[in-house]
Amino acid sequence: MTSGSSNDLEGTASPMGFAHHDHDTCVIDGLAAAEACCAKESLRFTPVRRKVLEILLQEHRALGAYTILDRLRDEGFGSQPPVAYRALDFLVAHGLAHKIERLNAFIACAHPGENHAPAFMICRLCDSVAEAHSVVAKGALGTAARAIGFRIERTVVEAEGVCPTCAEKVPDKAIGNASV
Amino acid sequence: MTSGSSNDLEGTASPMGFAHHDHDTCVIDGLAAAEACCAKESLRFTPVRRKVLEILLQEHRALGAYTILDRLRDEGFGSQPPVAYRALDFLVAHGLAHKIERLNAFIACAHPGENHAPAFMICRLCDSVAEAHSVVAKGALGTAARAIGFRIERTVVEAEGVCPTCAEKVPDKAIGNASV
DNA sequence: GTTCTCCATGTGATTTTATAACATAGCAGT
DNA sequence: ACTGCTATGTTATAAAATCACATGGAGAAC
Repeated sequence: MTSGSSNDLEGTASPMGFAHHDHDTCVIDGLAAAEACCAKESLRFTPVRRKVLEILLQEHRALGAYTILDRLRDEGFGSQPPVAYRALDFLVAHGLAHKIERLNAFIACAHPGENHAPAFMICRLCDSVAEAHSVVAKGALGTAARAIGFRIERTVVEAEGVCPTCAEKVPDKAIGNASV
Repeated sequence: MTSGSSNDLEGTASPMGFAHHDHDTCVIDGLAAAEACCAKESLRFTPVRRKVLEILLQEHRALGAYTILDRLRDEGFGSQPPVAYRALDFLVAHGLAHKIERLNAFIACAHPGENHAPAFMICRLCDSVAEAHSVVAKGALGTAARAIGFRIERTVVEAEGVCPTCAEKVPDKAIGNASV
């Protein structure tokens, strides 16, 4: 990810979370993609799972399992933690949603169906999250991993900071800076 | 995998966790570096903080806060969660330790004093963790972030997989593959 | 169509991880 | 010694995740 391949992200990674877009479309498309994906792999896209994905799609933010659980209860589904966790596990396992480890929270996948290693930008002020493709395996970490024979199976790549929208609203001082 | 059980892989410079090395030195050096670092910045490297760092240095694994807490109790320190969390917060804040978000656990920093954005390789079989430098901010994610005006303040980069030592012990089939 | 099996869901209880809130104690500067 | 700041100790509670077991529903086998 260092030098050479630096625009692997740019084309696809329209920063959904921070950009203006038609949100209804975004939910509908997401559900449709999930349905297609499940049909293709003979997975059961049940009501709870569908509802959880819908809840996630309604935001470009990560939601905690208990927030989701509250909304499930409002919709008449079971109200115990396993209900939410099981649906989330399913969605995550099949690439329809991702867990943001830094937040212990979940977000709908922005590129369902594509086999990808996601990377995220998390705004600490407004909590919005944008998904991009990561190419860690090709970057410095991948190089180090190959050099010593470590076999990478999954990656967690999360950048925390301030999104462009919030950066505008807040005096520079309040933002601090960090250039990692 | 406590102090003794490192593997005999050839050490490239960075991936400490999987490389063969003199472990005592590693603890002593770590504490010395921390001391130097705290002295330089006028920070108080108190007994609890020192002990927690020592506990972490004794392993190249991430330890949960409650595991650390148990050991603190054995050493006669306070035994309530805040005791461990406060020491850990201090160490993390000053770059002497890192939190592995994927595991909700903590590990001693392998490059204390250097201002760095750490990246980790986590073996899911033996739980050992190696630290490398990450350059996310300069890589593809950094490029994308700059392109849209997202200001990265902190990064989480964690690769989960199988370390070289475990890969040797386990039939390939059981390992699976992933090439992210 | 009935039965069987598998998987999904519902529910109660528990475990693990983390913080809030407040009291006590130690050091640093005056 | 007084004062202000930081660190520690302790009780209690919140937040996140899992366990264990009962119920139910869809599809395959008969």
